[in-house]
Amino acid sequence: MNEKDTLKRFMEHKSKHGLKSSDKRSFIVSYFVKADRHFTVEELYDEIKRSEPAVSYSTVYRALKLLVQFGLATKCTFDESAERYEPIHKSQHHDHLICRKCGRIIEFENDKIEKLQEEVAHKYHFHITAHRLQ
Amino acid sequence: MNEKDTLKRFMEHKSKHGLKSSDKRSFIVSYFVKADRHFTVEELYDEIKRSEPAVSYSTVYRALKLLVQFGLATKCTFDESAERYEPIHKSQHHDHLICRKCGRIIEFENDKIEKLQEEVAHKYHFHITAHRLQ
DNA sequence: TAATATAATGAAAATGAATTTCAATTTCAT
DNA sequence: ATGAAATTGAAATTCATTTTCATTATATTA
Repeated sequence: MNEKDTLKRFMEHKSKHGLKSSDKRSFIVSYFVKADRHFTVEELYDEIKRSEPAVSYSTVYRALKLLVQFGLATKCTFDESAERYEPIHKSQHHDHLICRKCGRIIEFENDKIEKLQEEVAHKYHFHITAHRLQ
Repeated sequence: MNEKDTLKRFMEHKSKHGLKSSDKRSFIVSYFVKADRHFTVEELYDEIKRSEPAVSYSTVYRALKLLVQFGLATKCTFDESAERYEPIHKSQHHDHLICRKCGRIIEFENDKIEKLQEEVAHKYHFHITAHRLQ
């Protein structure tokens, strides 16, 4: 999984849902997908605005919402003050360390933890469809 | 840690902050702390309302906010649709399994996962002050 | 006990993020 | 080129949460 794949999958979903192309949306989506960051809507809007001034908040919201609907981005509630979004390319499973002082976000993967999670889920007859470890 | 301890700690924080007593707040706090559930504000309000009709939404909000401030309750974002609150008695550390179909919430503890979390944190020079595994 | 100060309360207003509306514009299959 | 349908921006709306403010309750002190 990489940026290209994610963009390709966006296009596929787009056609499947009968959506039309749009320069603004494309710009937003590719900017978001390419950036290696966890954006708030506002941050993304502000950055987009610099190179593509004629873009509205609504459109940024709509683009992010589509990405989430298509399973190409996830919404992360790191702290109650701000919802952030991250593209899902790179890896299917990763967890986050969030610094309370500076807000820095580290992504990590740990197979042992994953495995233990599965064991716990199995013990309670759950099937994991999504998880979050912060 | 049990309900009694949590209530006692609430009283301590109350005095420390120069707050006065209030029947309504006491009722809300003890109802919340005694119940073995993850409440939304609305659910808590509705239940309280049955036995204590002269209680307003604001007061329920304010009571929950104090509990969180005092470290006696935590806000859990299980799914984006509803914020839930849980009292922290019982155990310091526990994680959640949330059923996507029926909303049932299972609490579990797993020492091995805790330990692995610590190891990951240490590796990145983080000190864990709070964590969430869902 | 009365007076005083300050916290708690409820109802209504305010806030703020997210969503929706709607008229105008753009896309795209024909 | 035409027309149906999607996209857009700006403004309006929604909805949970917070704040305001006048009133009431609590607690300390005279």
